[in-house]
Amino acid sequence: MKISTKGRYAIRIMLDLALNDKGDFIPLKNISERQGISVKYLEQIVTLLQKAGFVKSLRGNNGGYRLTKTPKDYTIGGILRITEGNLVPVSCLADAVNTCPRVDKCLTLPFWTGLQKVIKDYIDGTTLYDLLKGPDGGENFCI
Amino acid sequence: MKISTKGRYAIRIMLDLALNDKGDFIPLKNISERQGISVKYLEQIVTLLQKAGFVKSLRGNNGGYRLTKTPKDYTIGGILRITEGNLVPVSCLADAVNTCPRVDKCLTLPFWTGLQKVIKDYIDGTTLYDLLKGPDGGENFCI
DNA sequence: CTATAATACTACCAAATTAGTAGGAATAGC
DNA sequence: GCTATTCCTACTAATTTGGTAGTATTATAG
Repeated sequence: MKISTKGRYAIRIMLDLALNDKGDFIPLKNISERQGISVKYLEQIVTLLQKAGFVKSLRGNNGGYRLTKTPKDYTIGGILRITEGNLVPVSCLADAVNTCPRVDKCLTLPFWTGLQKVIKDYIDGTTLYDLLKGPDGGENFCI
Repeated sequence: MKISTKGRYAIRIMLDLALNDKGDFIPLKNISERQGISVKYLEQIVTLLQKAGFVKSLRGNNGGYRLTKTPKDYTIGGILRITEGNLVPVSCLADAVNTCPRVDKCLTLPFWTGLQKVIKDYIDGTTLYDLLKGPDGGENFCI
């Protein structure tokens, strides 16, 4: 019942790209130094973000990565699902429900469905911008 | 971000013990047949429940397991924590927070704290009795 | 046009976790 | 003493996690 490092790092990459956005592309080397994550591992994660259209890349000298949208347009749930897959607490909620023969009389399914909902509501109700602001409302933050 | 089989089975064991409670001890063999889980694996899980004082056991012939409290007195969160450990989404919430040097300026920590809270509120706000009743209010259930 | 700095792609790997199985010892009731 | 049960200690195969490594490709600067 844990979020993996990939998920946590994906959020930090997105935050880093937002905080250091000066209009040009940001190389992984810089993110690596700031975040203390190896370039090679960042590569793996940012590739997923790119395939999802969350960031765009430029190869070669002065290349790097950049957000494709404004921070308010990314939900944390959206970011996490890229690395974590469907964020359901039990797998019978993931695939079509027909896989489990107990469905009709399953006493636990409603509980899991409810758990999934509170998680989904929370993570999809928080945007990258909310995180950037910080808990204090972000009086010394500017984007 | 999944609940393991141990956690799910722990809930089903507790439900089974509640549903089939006739005052005497229920052997794992019966639970195994009803739930389709091997006796050996049930053993492993029910031992944890017993060490937590959630069930009591009797060895030997006519032995088995029994709940120690009424279903309303078990929260699902309490049951899950026995097999899953602390149910926190990221480990920095588990140990004393001092382990992470980024705490002060960590932009993601408030998000994780909030996620932990919605999960905790939900799982600790649901009891075994709520599951027994079922989603329809349990008109044909009697305990 | 060449050197350099970056992404892109493919492969590999060690450690931890998950989901069990196996065998035998202890014990309670008949 | 027989039987049905819990109790205890190992063991293990498969999967997931958390990375590392090497090479190819590409864009820019000079």
